[in-house]
Amino acid sequence: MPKQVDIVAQKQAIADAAIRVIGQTGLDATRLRDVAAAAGVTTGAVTHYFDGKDEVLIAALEELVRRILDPDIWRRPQGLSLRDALIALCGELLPLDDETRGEWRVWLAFWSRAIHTPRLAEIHRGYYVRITDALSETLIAHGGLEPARANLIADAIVAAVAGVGVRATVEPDQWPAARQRRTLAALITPLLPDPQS
Amino acid sequence: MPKQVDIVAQKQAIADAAIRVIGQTGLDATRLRDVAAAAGVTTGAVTHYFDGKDEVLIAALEELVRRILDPDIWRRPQGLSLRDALIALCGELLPLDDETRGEWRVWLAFWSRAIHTPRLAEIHRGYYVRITDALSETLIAHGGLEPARANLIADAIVAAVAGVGVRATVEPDQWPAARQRRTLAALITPLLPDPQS
Amino acid sequence: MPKQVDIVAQKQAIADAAIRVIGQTGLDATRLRDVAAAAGVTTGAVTHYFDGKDEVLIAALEELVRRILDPDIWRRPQGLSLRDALIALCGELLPLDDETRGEWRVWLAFWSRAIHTPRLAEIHRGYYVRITDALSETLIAHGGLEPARANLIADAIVAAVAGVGVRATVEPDQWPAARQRRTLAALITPLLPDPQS
Amino acid sequence: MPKQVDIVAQKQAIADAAIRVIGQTGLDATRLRDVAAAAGVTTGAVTHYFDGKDEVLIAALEELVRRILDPDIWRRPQGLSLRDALIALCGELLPLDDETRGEWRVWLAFWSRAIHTPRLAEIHRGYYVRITDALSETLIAHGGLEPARANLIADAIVAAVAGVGVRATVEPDQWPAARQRRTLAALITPLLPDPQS
DNA sequence: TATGAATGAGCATTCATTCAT
DNA sequence: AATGAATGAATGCTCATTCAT
Repeated sequence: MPKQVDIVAQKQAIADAAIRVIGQTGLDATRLRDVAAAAGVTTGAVTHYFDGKDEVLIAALEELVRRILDPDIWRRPQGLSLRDALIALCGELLPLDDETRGEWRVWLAFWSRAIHTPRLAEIHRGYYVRITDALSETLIAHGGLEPARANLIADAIVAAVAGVGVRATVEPDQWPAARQRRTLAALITPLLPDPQS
Repeated sequence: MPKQVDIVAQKQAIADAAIRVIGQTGLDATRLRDVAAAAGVTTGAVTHYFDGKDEVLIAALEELVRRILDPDIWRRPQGLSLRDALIALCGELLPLDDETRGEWRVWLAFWSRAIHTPRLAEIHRGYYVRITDALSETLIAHGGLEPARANLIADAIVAAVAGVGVRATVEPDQWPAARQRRTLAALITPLLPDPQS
Repeated sequence: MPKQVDIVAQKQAIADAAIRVIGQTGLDATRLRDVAAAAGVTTGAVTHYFDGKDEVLIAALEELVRRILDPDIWRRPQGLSLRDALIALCGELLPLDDETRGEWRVWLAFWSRAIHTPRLAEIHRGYYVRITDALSETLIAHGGLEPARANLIADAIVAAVAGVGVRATVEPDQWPAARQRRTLAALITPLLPDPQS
Repeated sequence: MPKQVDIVAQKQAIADAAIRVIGQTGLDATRLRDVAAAAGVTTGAVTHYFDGKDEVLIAALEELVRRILDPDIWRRPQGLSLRDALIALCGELLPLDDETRGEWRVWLAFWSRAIHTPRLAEIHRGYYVRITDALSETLIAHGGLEPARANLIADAIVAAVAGVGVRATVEPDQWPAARQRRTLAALITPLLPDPQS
């Protein structure tokens, strides 16, 4: 009887390892051999589960998206106004600690590759659609905005997070948590309905 | 006497070619021979002017920074309020046409590499310092803002441009010029002093 | 399970091939692909076992030393006086046939490289220390020489072998076996205790 | 009117530079560019005077031979016995100081290349013939040896110098002048007629 | 006569991929 | 299912050589 292996778990373990390695060494310096070592398996095992390097990278990106869309941080905390809830949510997304910084590094790495890799671009697009749609709906439902205005504000919020996140990722020394939060708040606050009124 | 060659011009020609190739194929898919071919020379000539591939990439990034800091677009157009002038300026920076889209692709490519390459990180940092400082000074001088507030607004403006630019670069089909301008304006307008007052 | 391979044997096979190629074409004309071809493998296999060309060359030199220090020729033949035994031993070391000539060619090739490569110099030094020590001990034990005198004679014997070997290697046509033996005997004989006494 | 240049002097200057560079960095690490720089000219000048790298190396070897055959050290000092005169002469040839050590390094470098380069082997051969012939004649004329015996002793002396020189060149730290002289004397003294008798 | 910019063939090296076990 | 030895194509880089000036 062959050894029973949880294929899904193995694939995810390799994807996790890939994210770790990419975050540490960069996407183009990532060797399949290192991913295998980080996952505690051999290169043969990696190519056994994935059809080549590209598939591994795609799996890593999908795993990353899964993490970011983790429902936990998307639940609106009780007792906060919409504006404060959104600022808190966006703050969760910023590269404030080592873990999120690592994920942002991976994210940046995939951006530049997605430009020339349709498959990656598609995953990106799907991710942003989900984010933006969720934001829009919230803004309509709880903020009372018109759909067109909500879409615009959603775009702006996503862009604000991306813009602050990029700078904090490329220059982590210059961008402590406070500066990130302050800058993000300056951008987002005026976009959202005043909770007082 | 040997053939007289303008060394600086040759180096810049190779850097230009490198930018072109990086924009087309991505940074990690860029081969030295392609850069050479794009510059109309051989690989030997490239390594004659630069000590290896890294130096070529550094030169490409520096050339890119030089272009973006080109003084023309930083001159405040006559007859515009500060707010409109800044919005116009930031609009110039966005990837609205093929040329700037190509430059943004290169820019993105360098972001992820700068994370793991100190020399590139240094160039990035220097670039952003100059941008932010110029914005701050303008906001203080023409907008009457206090220094602390000016710095915050400058950070926010730069982040807004980066955020919109990233999305438009990774998903150019989804982000025509109008959507970019609209999103950027939504983010920046509330940050700037009202020209009416 | 993967194919079971005797790693040590493979490394030695490659080192053997390297010695062969160096002897035929010279050290600086030795290309890794030729070594690989001589060993019946591909270049990838060579770099799989050795970290680059330098390591291959070091392994070749070590293998060469191992051969020369092969205990067989160091055993004193029965029934010979010390003087005759040493002359016979030194004769074994000279480039008298094609095989030893090939090894001397490799040995010469490494001399000049050892001058600028500390790792190789170290291997050389270790080899000569062992040779000279073995000779000294023999001269003390079986020849009744004082240690200081024994060391001097050992140095002289090694130098004599080296000197004759070099000429015979560089000008093989001028140095048939008889001339080598005759010259070596002329140098060594007066240094050794007279077996008659 | 074209600039008048002493072609012979220029060629010798380049050959001198080649000897210097080879002694410092080794033969196979010697680049024509470095030779040119050491001679204070450009690479173009080197290839102008010599038809390629091989010619430069040959010129360097010939220059080296010329130096060693420098008549000064071959003149027998007055008041010395033949034995003492030859020991003194051979001592002059050993790598006792930095200058001669550098020349020996070059000499060793050429040995291994001469094995595979007929043109160099020929030069070597010519050099040794001259040395050995000169020694033989001296031994016959001033030592009263028979021609056959004189040839043998000459071979032995040359081999002794080569053997000691090699070891002192490869392991300069282990072979100070005293050890070289002592070993050489041990080898040569018994070969020469006793001046007392 | 002399320059040095440019060439391009040749090298070691890297690494995703394959496959016998 | 998993191994890891072996492959070989592809890359950056070196450097002797060429040649327009």
